Amino acid sequence: MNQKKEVTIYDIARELNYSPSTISRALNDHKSISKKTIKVIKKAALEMGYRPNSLAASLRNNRSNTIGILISRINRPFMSTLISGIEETARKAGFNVIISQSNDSYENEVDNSKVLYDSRVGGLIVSLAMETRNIEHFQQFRDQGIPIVFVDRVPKTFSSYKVVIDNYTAGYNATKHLIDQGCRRIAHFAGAQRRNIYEDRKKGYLDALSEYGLPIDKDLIIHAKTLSFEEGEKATNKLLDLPHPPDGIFSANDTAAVSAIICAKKRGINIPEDLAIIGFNDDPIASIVDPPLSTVTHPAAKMGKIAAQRILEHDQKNADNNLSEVTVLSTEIIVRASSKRIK
Amino acid sequence: MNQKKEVTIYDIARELNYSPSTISRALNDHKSISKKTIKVIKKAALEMGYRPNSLAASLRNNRSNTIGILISRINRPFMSTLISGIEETARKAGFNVIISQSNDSYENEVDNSKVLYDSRVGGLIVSLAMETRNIEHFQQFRDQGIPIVFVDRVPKTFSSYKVVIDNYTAGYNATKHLIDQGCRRIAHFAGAQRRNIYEDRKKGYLDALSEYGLPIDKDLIIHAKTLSFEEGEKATNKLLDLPHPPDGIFSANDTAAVSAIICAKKRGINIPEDLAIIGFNDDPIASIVDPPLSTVTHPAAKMGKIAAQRILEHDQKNADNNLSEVTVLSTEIIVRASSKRIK
DNA sequence: TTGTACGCGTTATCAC
DNA sequence: GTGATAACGCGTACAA
Repeated sequence: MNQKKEVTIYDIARELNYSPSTISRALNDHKSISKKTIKVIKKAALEMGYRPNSLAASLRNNRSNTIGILISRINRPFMSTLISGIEETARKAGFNVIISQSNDSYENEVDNSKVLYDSRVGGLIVSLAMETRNIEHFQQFRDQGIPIVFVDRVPKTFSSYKVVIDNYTAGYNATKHLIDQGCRRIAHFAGAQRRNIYEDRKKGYLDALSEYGLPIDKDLIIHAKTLSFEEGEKATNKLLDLPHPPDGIFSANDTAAVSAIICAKKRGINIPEDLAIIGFNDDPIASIVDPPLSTVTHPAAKMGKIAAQRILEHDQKNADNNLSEVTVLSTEIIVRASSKRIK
Repeated sequence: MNQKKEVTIYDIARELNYSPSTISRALNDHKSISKKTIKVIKKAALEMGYRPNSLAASLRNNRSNTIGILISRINRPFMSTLISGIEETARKAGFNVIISQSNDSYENEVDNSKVLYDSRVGGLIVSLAMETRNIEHFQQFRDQGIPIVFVDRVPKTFSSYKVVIDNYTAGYNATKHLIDQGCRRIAHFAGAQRRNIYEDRKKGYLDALSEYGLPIDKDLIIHAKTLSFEEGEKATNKLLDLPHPPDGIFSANDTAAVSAIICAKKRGINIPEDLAIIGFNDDPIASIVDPPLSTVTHPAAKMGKIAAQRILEHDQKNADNNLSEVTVLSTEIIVRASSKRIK
């Protein structure tokens, strides 16, 4: 435990016969310090092995160069890519990124938001837990002028920054694509309707059917809790056991869509001839499964980048914290063999 | 910008006619404060909307409840699961987790290590960048008694905590498995030999061949930089173009192994009859590809949990920071259809 | 251009 | 069981 004593600006001040404030200013490139002095001081700092203490600076400034992330789970392709985008953008600006996962539990989300607040994060990026209804726990950040960016799974009522995709249009287009391929009985794997993303995708699906004069059959709409592989398998079996099974499936995520492909294949169903399938997210598994899965892009890295930028900009704009600024990104359908009937 | 004033222990002290020290002690359940006083103070703190400032506490204590993570990339199945394991364990103990990715660049790794140091992390968890040779940038942490845990991609010489799998045995067993299936010309997709994990896997491969009296053919060993999908494809084509193509491939990761399956299938090769394939990591794509890929487990979540525990324990043990403590986890072969020749 | 002095919010030490 | 005081390292208003 023989820790070397840390070098502070006081040590440099003593060494160079300057005052600590001059050192502080020089290290921060303050305009009132001469270029020459700055050079001398920075050189000495380097030689003496000085390392700034961000903790002290943050305390003093009452804001830290840290972005807190509050998401459901890290180890999902969309989420880890989102985080990656946030981290890259934040780091370039000298910001740290603290992550926390709620595992889709409301309680965890509240607890984690407290810890992040206590760490005095300079901004917060959130994708809501499946369970979350009440969003009062974010008020504390707003009270302190700490910017919040909701990404993907956003609340309907809380005014703040939001970065989303156009889930309605995506759902509409995915369904329309299946219709274009000749599907007439299209099923939908829907996610928890509490979250906007799944609700909007379903709306798009319903409207596309209506628009093309196709009946809406409740038996063909399966609500899944998490759209897991197992749920997808179960749903597929249920659909295929129907007297009139569907000839197309639009799944609100790729995991369930892939399980549908595998499950249907096992039962001897030809894809896409008997059953065309399209997913959502463009996860890596989508292009690996056989036949490759058609899907809808979900620009995770871009969303992460924008979310981080919102927070970085917020300082400069010294913006009003009560306005809602929503960024809507567009998505694209990727047509692969799982739905390509017409060559 | 009308930020509410934050409530501090001074405010509570004034309100209750106690001294700030008593408030501080009460909030930390100090033994010398009566149960009753603690209760009163905590109640008041809650009512007044007090939130502790971890920044101030960390500054004062000269150590923060934060674990820094330094890895190559977040959005890989192994890495995101590793982080998830770290985060869960850390959070239970009240620790935050800061992430930073090097993108396998040495320069980024050095820069990030500095930023994490400046943030006065209480511990560091590292998986080395591909490029990294020199590891001097970790010395600063050791000098300050800050524990470092290297995970998976570890340095050979730096003494500290390490959490790894037995890559040699895994490589040996994977190769032996192919031999058991009747393979006699087994190729190997090897990763960058600078990193222990790939070096050891290759050694296991070589020793298994030798042990079973199989010749080592340099044409069958392909060194890839990143073992990407594209590299795997290229390598597979190269192998299949040989006068005597291999009848088995042991790939040091799943990505390249999956690309081998897809590429070989395209060329009309039967898997596993003509070509048996085994990968490494048990990524989600491994069970999705057709035929499903045999592979070697990589206990990411467990490794993350152990790594975090090492750091959490370190405080209590107030251990010497110069000893090396290596945890080696075992792995298992998962046999799937891509290599199962013998029923 | 540089120095002085104070405070950010907390906790540890010492005293009572 | 509780209070007074200093200190963690830094940044800035004010003074020079």
